[in-house]
Amino acid sequence: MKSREFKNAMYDGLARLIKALANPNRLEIIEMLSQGEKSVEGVVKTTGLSFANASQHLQVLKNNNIVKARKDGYYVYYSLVNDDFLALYQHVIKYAMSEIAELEKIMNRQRDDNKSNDAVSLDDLEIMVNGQNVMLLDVRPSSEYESGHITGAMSVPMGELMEKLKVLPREKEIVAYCRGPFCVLADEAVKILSEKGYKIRRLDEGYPEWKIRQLQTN
Amino acid sequence: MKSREFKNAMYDGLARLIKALANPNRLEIIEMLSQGEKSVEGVVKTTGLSFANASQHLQVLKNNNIVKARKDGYYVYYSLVNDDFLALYQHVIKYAMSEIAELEKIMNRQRDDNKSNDAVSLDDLEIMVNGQNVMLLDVRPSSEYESGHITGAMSVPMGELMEKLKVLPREKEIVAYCRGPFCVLADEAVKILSEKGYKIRRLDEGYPEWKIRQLQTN
DNA sequence: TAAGTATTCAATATATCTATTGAATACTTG
DNA sequence: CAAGTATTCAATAGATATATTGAATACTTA
Repeated sequence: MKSREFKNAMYDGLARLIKALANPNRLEIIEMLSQGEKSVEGVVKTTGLSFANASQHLQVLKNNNIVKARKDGYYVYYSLVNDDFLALYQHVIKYAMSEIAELEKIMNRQRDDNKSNDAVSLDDLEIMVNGQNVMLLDVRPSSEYESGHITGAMSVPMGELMEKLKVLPREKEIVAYCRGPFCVLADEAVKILSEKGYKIRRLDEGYPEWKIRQLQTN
Repeated sequence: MKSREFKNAMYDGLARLIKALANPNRLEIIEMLSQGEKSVEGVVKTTGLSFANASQHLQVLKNNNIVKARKDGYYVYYSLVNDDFLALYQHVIKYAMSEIAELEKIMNRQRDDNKSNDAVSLDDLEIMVNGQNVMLLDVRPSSEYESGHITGAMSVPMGELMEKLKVLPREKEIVAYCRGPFCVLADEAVKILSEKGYKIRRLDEGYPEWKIRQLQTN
């Protein structure tokens, strides 16, 4: 194989992988799947895509070894192929958030609107948990909590937040988290609870980031 | 801003960045620029693109904050915007090389052809250099050597390899390196020198990978 | 200031990507 | 085995990306 042929083959292959990521809907799907496996129906519900379209996007991700499929009963369950990919994805997000001014601006506006600007980092959280005086709130749907959550967190899906007010402590600091930096569930929880006088902040990132961090520190 | 609007804005912005990377020619340009700044003419020479096309691709990279431009005399010099991007790029390459079977296959074929399969990792290199019994050969063009090279390396651009045979030691192990895992200059050097009886292997990666490694360990 | 330089622009044809539509498929379950 | 299910397929129109062509631009230098 000539030098140019080799280079072309390598760059073409690499570009094909990156192209599979270069679409906003597929990025959202990846965020969904990083919470645990989901059926096509599950993806459709949270993204608002049509079934055919969601299926097509999942196909693209599967053909590029980013997700894998498993059939059980009526449903086909998709999940990320491994944690190395998740770590890569998070690296991309982190770079984008720190280097693209426009993204930072949009994010800040969102957090201002929800008074959730004073976010807790994963470093902060570790210190706070050691000091015991904190309650961790997982506000994702319970299925996502069940397929994995931050150690010690309590599951209070957004839909059940109002019913469970009594359980929440007024003296402790509460930290709410959800799917990641782009997930707004924690923002909404902060808005609601802080208006009711609770001491609450959101986690800057989400469960998948915590999970990768655990893997990398052990 | 509504939840869906916010998500769309974030994923659109993120996808725009990734799209800028999702093209084989732009990936090759990025590899070029990770050796140091280059004029458009420099990029054209090594990629074989037309001037207009190279300029367009550089424009895309510039508009997405991946490269920056500087004018000096007749020439416009482009370079990567910072080392964080380079680290990200290498993370992507590393993931692709380990997870995409097809890429691994093409790479192995290339290295088999050049008898350069027994490559030295950066870890290996560190150990070998400590033991002193190794000569490091930078086979990139001298301009790239001058804008940065691995500590202790000797510059022998491919074009000058035959003239400088006498300088190379026969008793020491020689390790040749170039631009990165996709660069074939080191493969060619290994082929030529090993046929002449030198003890030579290639570095698995290249100068940019060494550079990022230095930054991260200090 | 005029000639000469590297680079960029603008227009365009072709190729690729995307969402939509309306089936078709592969299962499961009774 | 038939009815019912989630998912996938195939075709298509519209949007976006790409390489090519032939200037135009912004400089430099003599």
